[in-house]
Amino acid sequence: MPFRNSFFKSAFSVDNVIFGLQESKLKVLLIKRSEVPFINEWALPGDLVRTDENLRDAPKRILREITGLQDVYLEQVHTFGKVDRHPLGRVVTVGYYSLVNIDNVKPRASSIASKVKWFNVFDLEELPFDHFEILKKCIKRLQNSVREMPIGFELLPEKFTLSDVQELYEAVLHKQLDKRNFRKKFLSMGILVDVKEYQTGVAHRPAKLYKFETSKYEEFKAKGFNFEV
Amino acid sequence: MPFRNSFFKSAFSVDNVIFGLQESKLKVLLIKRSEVPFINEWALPGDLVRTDENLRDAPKRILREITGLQDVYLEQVHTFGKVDRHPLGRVVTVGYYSLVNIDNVKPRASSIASKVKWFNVFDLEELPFDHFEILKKCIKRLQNSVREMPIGFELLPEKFTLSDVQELYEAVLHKQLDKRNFRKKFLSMGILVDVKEYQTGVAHRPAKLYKFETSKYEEFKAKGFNFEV
DNA sequence: TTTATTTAGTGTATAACGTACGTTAAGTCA
DNA sequence: TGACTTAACGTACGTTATACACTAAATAAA
Repeated sequence: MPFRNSFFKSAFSVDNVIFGLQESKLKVLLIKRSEVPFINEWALPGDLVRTDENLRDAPKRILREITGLQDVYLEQVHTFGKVDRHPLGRVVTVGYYSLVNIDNVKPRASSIASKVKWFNVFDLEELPFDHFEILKKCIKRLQNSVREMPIGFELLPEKFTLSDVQELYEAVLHKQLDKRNFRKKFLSMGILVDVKEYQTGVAHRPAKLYKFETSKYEEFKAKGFNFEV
Repeated sequence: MPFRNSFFKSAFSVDNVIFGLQESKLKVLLIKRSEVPFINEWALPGDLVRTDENLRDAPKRILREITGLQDVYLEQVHTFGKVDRHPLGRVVTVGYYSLVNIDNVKPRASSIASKVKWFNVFDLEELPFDHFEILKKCIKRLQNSVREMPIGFELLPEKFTLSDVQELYEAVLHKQLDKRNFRKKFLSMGILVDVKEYQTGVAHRPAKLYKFETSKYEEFKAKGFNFEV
């Protein structure tokens, strides 16, 4: 029962926007809250930061608890600190987003959530607390990030087609892209390696499979890039 | 005497990187600390957030206290929360930066600072706490921001020359820019108005003075832009 | 009054990049 | 074998980025 008033001299928490990709749609993992306030409502997974815990370790702990994953992409986005943002007292919260490969996630109940479930990001219209605002900031940040560096591959399987990458970008940016221009621009970065394999079992011409060339990828991450699409 | 241990169940603070422009150099306003720890050292101005104070109001309060300014450009950058970042206990701090016109600032002593002084941003090499890291993040954010939207004019007087703007960009980005290309690109945005006046009292051909067209400026701010220089 | 000094202000040619767009190839399924 | 589905590919055009050097207008000094 962490929501005693005594906690609220000046408590801080983290909230975690966990993005995934499924059926060419950008998804976010929400939890069904098992505590007041907003008990039984779908909300962002979050928790108070422990006094002996580095801030950045808090979202990692939450990720591990509800997805079983470690070492995923994690980025701090913004800190929300209106006096009245939490109905039970003063809680400043730090918003993070993560990118996970949805196939690796076995969503599971935990101390902070009775259920967890993937939702279409662009279908959501409201969330408890200021979680919708947090979500919007995280979407915007993710959209800016994919234009500036080759992140987002965390959302894909190890081997993927160029169409998978384009669908990823279309899902994140929430708009259609031109196929030839996308492929031209993306391949010219040189961060993909043709693994000389092809899709199987598809009812059409099979696509080439690619994987990342990690070294180039890190190089790009370090110096950034400009990928306007 | 705010640094009693009892504060450190989970205290949060803000630290403020206040940028200014002087003699074509990007400056940051530091305070001489009047309290332990690091008493008498130059550090970022910051303070604990009050329990009845919206997070964003804390850096505004600090700005007002040490510069007398209100309504200046203010942007949240990053939150720093390593367990051991503050030697006296657990303090999570939120880093903000502001842009101020240095001529309007009358730096003054206050409860949090015995002295305040402008320093060359790119000459600093270390600061107490993790303040140097906070400063670096704020510089990077400012540099990204001037490439994406026409901010930074807060650092200039009301009427200014195109060379002033270029010097501003050179100071922020810390590199030389091509004069003709800069002017061409900047003017083509259409956010400047020729006020039909000229510099006076300069020992060379006097430059045209400009001011901002606020409406266009807001339009750009809203939709963002791409100003690679 | 002339000359030196300083900064303002301007244009063009070339390369790089973004954009728009239609057809053939290689599989599966009925 | 014909219908269907998605993969793969190239070009012409317009826009933007880049590199670069001289004349103009003021003051200061001789």
